Amino acid sequence: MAHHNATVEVKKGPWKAEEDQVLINHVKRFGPRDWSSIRSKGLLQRTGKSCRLRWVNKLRPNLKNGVKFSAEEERTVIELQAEFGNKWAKIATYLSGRTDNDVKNFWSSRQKRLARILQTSAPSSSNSPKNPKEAKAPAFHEIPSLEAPKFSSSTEEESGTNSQSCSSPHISDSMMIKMVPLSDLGQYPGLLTYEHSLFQFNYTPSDKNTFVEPQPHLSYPSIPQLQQDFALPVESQDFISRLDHTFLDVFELAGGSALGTAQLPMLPSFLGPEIAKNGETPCAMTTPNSFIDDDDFPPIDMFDHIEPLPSPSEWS
DNA sequence: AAGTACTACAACCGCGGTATG
DNA sequence: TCATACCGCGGTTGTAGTACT
Repeated sequence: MAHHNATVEVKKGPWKAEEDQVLINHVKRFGPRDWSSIRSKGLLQRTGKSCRLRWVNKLRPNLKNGVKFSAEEERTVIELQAEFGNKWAKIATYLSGRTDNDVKNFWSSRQKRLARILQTSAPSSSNSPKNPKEAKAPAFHEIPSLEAPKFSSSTEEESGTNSQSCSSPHISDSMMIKMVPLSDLGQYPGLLTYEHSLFQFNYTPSDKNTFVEPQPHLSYPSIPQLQQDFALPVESQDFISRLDHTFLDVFELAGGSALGTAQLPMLPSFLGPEIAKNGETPCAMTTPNSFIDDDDFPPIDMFDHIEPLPSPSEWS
């Protein structure tokens, strides 16, 4: 084992095109291995570690460099993160052209955005809004963890909070957030979308111990099915209303002052009343600008091939 | 137009696992 | 078997570009 180059200065920072070329040539000759030999041979002043990282994250063929995560990729990440936790390398194997760093950065950005939204939705004691729409009710005591629900263990997944037996006191006063496909919007009265990723908020007032029956949602043939539920406190109605304004810009608050006491008006206004009535899938829709700002967001039927999950009664 | 805030992403660091002498 | 080097992963940081005020 080597030995070496303690005296040779190690170069750090952004890579130059010449360095990239040296690295590419090395990989062409020897394959993506022996990273440390690049430095020991004096080809580059980079550590083997740095060389490997550069290759894996930027120089490797077929990378989707500069391409934003599609809605489908986003959903895949969300589901896999819920299953595997922060196993970015593992998650990346499900996404062609994406590296663990890509996935990690994407998730991190997403979490920060969520955190910001939740934070701004939390009431600040001093600056209470004049607008009744913003006048939130009860204190937002408990901002839900931005960590994905820890459903990584099957036992946990199968028990309690995640099943349709929603009698758990932990969540009985909460909203359930569930991923649903965009094309299923019309089937969900009281639906709140989170851009291309859709969360279904089933709000249950605290005087009830019943939950809105969970709706069927996504199925990934190659990915173990997951439930994306996590609990939000009832106080999160404010969060919802803020989400409405700051995040989606597409919902309207019905009833205005009812916030905090009554059912949340979560049906996106652009869906129109007919959809709420007959449950038709909307076929034309503006793209909310939040999570993914793609102008070329995939068509609305992009999820059509996805089979719905078994009905809640079939959940184990 | 300038300053500030935010976002995306490239790269580094530390740690644990593995390979090898 | 042990010590050391390497490799890969996840967490974190730095920064350039963009949006907002």
